[in-house]
Amino acid sequence: MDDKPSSKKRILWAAGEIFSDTGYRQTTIRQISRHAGVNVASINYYFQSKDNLYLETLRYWKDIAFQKYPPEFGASQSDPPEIRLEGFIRSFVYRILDSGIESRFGKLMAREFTDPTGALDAIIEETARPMFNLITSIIGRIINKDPLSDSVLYCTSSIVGQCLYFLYARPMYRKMIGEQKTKLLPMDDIADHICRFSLAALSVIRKEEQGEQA
Amino acid sequence: MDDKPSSKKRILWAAGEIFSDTGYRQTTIRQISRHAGVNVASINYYFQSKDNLYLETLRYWKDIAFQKYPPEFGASQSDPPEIRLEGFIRSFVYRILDSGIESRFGKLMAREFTDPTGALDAIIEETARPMFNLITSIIGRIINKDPLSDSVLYCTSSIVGQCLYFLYARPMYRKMIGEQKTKLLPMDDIADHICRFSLAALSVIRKEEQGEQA
DNA sequence: ATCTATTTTAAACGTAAGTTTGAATCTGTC
DNA sequence: GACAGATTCAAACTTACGTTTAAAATAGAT
Repeated sequence: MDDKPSSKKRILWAAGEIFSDTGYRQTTIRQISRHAGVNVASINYYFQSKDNLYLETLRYWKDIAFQKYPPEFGASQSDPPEIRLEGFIRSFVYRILDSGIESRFGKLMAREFTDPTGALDAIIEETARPMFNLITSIIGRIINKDPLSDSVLYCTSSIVGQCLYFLYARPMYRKMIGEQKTKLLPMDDIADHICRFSLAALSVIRKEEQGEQA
Repeated sequence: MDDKPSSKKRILWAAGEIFSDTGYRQTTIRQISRHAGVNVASINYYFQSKDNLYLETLRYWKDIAFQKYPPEFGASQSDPPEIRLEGFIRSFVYRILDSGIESRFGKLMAREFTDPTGALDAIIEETARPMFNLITSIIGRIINKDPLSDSVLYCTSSIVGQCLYFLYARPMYRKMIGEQKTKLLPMDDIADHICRFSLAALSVIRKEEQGEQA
């Protein structure tokens, strides 16, 4: 009795996999329906439109991602900001690079970054805004500057940019390094590196900026 | 006598603008033909297919980009690696963020990164490979490691990731900061920041790794 | 068992895309 | 000025997509 999941759920799973692999525009609802083992019309029956299916898919997989990888990876407000930054980076990287289903939301959001669908300002706002506020406040603490200052803004971009890049670069990386090294960089090592690289930079910048102010 | 440029050239200009703005898949040849003031069929007449037009467009705009921004922004092999890295970063950033036509190739390549068309392994190879070899050799010098070592690879990703991100993040950035600050971050400041951030990190990493080896 | 509401299905619809066609127009040459 | 080749054009062709339709199948309740 392996109670097959409901059609609606099967669609959400197929959509999660295919949307996150190939992006909103390149996936067709026929692909999804085939993969889910349902009729094409079922998708419109349950989700009205492709747009709406995409939105519901994002909502569905967001919870799964954040359940496994909370915003600061276990750290909390009472920890020193360097530890919190490390938690942020680790969760962010894992949420994108995890080889399991937990990275589906991260991959969807990463695509939304470089190629926005626009159809879902709502969930972007719900998700990206709090992350942005969190990371700027942590970095503000570390370099001792206002979270909205340009310095903090630049450093935020440097750090988030690194995290996303390790996902974006994968196809190119495969081409550059060649097939012999088939194994991908392990995500723990990637997170370690980004933490090390960024904390080194931040500590130098903190000193420099304090020198300026004195 | 304002000698209107040839149809072929007008198509390449329209294609450069529209492809780099909206990407290969989202632009239609009807858009391009309208913008170039030629008939739709002309595009197939001169370029056989959309695929091929895209390829020719990349080739055409590549020269323009590299003419203005050479690989090391004026620096050369005889300069210290820190200066060369700064040159690399500056050219890379300007080639992507320039507000004029010189950024068209950079924008096309940036898209190719996150959403490869695959139709042009050739030009990727021609362009990305030499850049990759250049940047890894420079960073190898700076942290005193083999250009193919993991350490160098990680640092390369960190730096290239930062550069690309300032382009990718623009739509999101606009949403986060809001419309009031309509002015984009100036690309000189961005390049300055990435250099400072990265050189700070690299110098710390160099020390650490040398400590390990001792 | 029958009736009703829900779900599933095959087929068709409408639109937009890349491409092709074949005639019309333009350009240069003898 | 007539011819040949190159270029331009409106229109049609083909394919793929998201969506809709209306009938068939299923499930649940009385």
